[in-house]
Amino acid sequence: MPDRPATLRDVAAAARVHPATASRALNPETRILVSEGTARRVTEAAVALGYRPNPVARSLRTRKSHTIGVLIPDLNNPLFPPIVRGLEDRLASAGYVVLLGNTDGDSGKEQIIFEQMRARHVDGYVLATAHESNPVLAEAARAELPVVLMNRLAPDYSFSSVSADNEQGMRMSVAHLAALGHTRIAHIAGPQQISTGEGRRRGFLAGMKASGLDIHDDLIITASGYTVEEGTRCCRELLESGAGFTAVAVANDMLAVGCYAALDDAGLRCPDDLSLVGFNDMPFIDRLRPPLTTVRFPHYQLGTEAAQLLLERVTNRESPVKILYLAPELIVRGSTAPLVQAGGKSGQGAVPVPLHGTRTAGIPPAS
Amino acid sequence: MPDRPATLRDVAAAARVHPATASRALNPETRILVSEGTARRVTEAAVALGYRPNPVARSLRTRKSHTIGVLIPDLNNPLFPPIVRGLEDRLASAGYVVLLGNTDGDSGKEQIIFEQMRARHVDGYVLATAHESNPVLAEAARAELPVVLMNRLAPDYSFSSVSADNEQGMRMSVAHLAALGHTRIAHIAGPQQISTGEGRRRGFLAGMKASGLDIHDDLIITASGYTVEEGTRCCRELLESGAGFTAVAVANDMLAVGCYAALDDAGLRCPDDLSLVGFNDMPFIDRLRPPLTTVRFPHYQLGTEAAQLLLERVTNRESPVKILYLAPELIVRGSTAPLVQAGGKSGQGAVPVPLHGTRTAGIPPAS
DNA sequence: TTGTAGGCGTTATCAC
DNA sequence: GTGATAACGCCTACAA
Repeated sequence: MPDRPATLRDVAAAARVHPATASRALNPETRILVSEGTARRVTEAAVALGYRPNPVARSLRTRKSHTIGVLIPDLNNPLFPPIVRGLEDRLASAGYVVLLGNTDGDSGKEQIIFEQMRARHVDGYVLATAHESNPVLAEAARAELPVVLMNRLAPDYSFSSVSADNEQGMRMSVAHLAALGHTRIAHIAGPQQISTGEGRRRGFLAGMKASGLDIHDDLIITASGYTVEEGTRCCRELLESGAGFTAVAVANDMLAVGCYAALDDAGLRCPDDLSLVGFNDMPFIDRLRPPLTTVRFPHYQLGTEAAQLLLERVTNRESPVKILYLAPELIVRGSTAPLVQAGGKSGQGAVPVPLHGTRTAGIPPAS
Repeated sequence: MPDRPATLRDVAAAARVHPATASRALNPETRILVSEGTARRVTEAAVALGYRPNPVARSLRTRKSHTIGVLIPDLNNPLFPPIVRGLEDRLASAGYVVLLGNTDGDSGKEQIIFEQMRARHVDGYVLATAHESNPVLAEAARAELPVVLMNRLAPDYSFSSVSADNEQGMRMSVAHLAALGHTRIAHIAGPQQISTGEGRRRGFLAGMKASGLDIHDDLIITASGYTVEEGTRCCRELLESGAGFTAVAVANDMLAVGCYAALDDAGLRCPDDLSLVGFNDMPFIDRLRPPLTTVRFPHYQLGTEAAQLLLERVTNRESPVKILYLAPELIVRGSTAPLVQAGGKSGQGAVPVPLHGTRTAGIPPAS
């Protein structure tokens, strides 16, 4: 066992063949070109020497790095770890490896990372960054790089993408609240420059219409980002506006967490005074009090599917562009309750005893 | 602008020098070898052509990939995202890139990933996997690969490592509870094969001794993993044992979350009936009711420091092995309260009004 | 079926 | 200071 790892030459020498023959014997694609006997001799020699092909040399030769660049805003956002794992698991099974880049929503940073990945010859990209009119997209399109978009569409280009069906998810959220008897339902919308925010808003409007409920513009408020703080602000403004409402369909779990804080401050209780539905079913959201009713978003699967789509494009440039939507699922927990005192069950088991069950949330303006 | 990215030859041709000279001019380390004038000509040509050195070719030649392998158990564990970001941020600033591998605590998987990274010629490893007597460590030591351990020590080998001071953190936890007047303090310990579990247990014992409190063996229970379920089980067993106690120093936030559930089931309230201190200060733990008092663990910094240590080893094989401990910090929130009704403040502001402030938790055995 | 030769893009080591 | 040459390890026309 030499210190230096065995190379193809070593294997060839051991098997008494030319390196080229050894190469063919070891490569599944070309093994048919070589005779049974030598193929076996080479394979055995390779095993004996503990031969590992050098991926760097191979990359240089084949111009493929077996590496995929993944751009996300921030790994600390709890939505992303499962997505990244999905990507890695699926890609690893195909011999690819992930290069992860956090853009922090900074498009300058995004471009730098993109270029660095490009310099490293990544074979394709998964883009989960949410900026519209992205120069990275333009460049990727120009250079015909394999790209899969996550959770966003880029109508101007022809990229494969995989998203959860945001619109449908929010319709489910509204339908659930309507079924509980709520009629005055508010919506805390996500940023409208982000496709998830926009889609969920559309879903809210569609859901209200489908349930035959009136849409009040003053019951829709838009957060500037998916943060706890924005959730608190929006919820507080909604409450202070004096517009009466008994439920809120929130565009995101983080925002919903912020709502909890605002309700605390206002001395209101969920779900007694106000029903709340989130979106994402992020980890530990079921550990809050009350556990949040929310729309589950299949994060891990989003990753595996994105990986699959990308692999298709990477291995065959001519494979068709696909737009994939994954269905969300409503998870009913303790943050939603029927509007009226009597009957009904919140998925939680025990029926909450409303303190002010019939009261409409919202502090009327002093008058 | 040709379709093919500019190569060093192109730059050399444009600058009318030999490729070797162009290489020297462009490499900061060797620029001094080349005359001022040509250096500038080459640089300008490089800029004009948009030249990007090909890292694959460079790797092949220099046998350095500027790539670091990072092995963690599971990215979904909320402790790891900030650590990984710390690693990536620091490494990126030095031109390195992270290859992430999730072992899921499976040492077979760990070894496979390790080998694959090795085949890709990573320049070093950050190992955050917690298995004792790890074959990967043995191999890394044998081959003298640069390695930094996170949150664990390997006494048998000479590796740099960075950890939070688990013992000190748990001493702080106990001291806090003792200061609140608690004397019968239980400990839910982490797995003792993992260095964090063991260190925190030692810290608990040391802390009790330092506060002059008696240690009761039946008030120490060991979880088989850092999971919510194990937390629930341990807490329940503690309660059912009938051993009286008024506070628990828990080895991990996940376990503490499980304790919340067990308390719910038993109809007990935190902190009124039982004070609880966690460990880690994981994201959103401050959003639980009550917000968890816990020992903060500087995750992000753990990542940056590990990266720093590794870079030192990678760039200079002779640099000394360092064992680094980062100090934890106690974050007082609402899950701890003074034992007696009167006075005292839980960092939360409002003094909780104990329902059964003096009652000792634990259901006495029917007798 | 196997061997030959050349090159992927870069840098280390010579010589000039 | 700069140029020439070779080599990192592998793959693939092409020739035999």
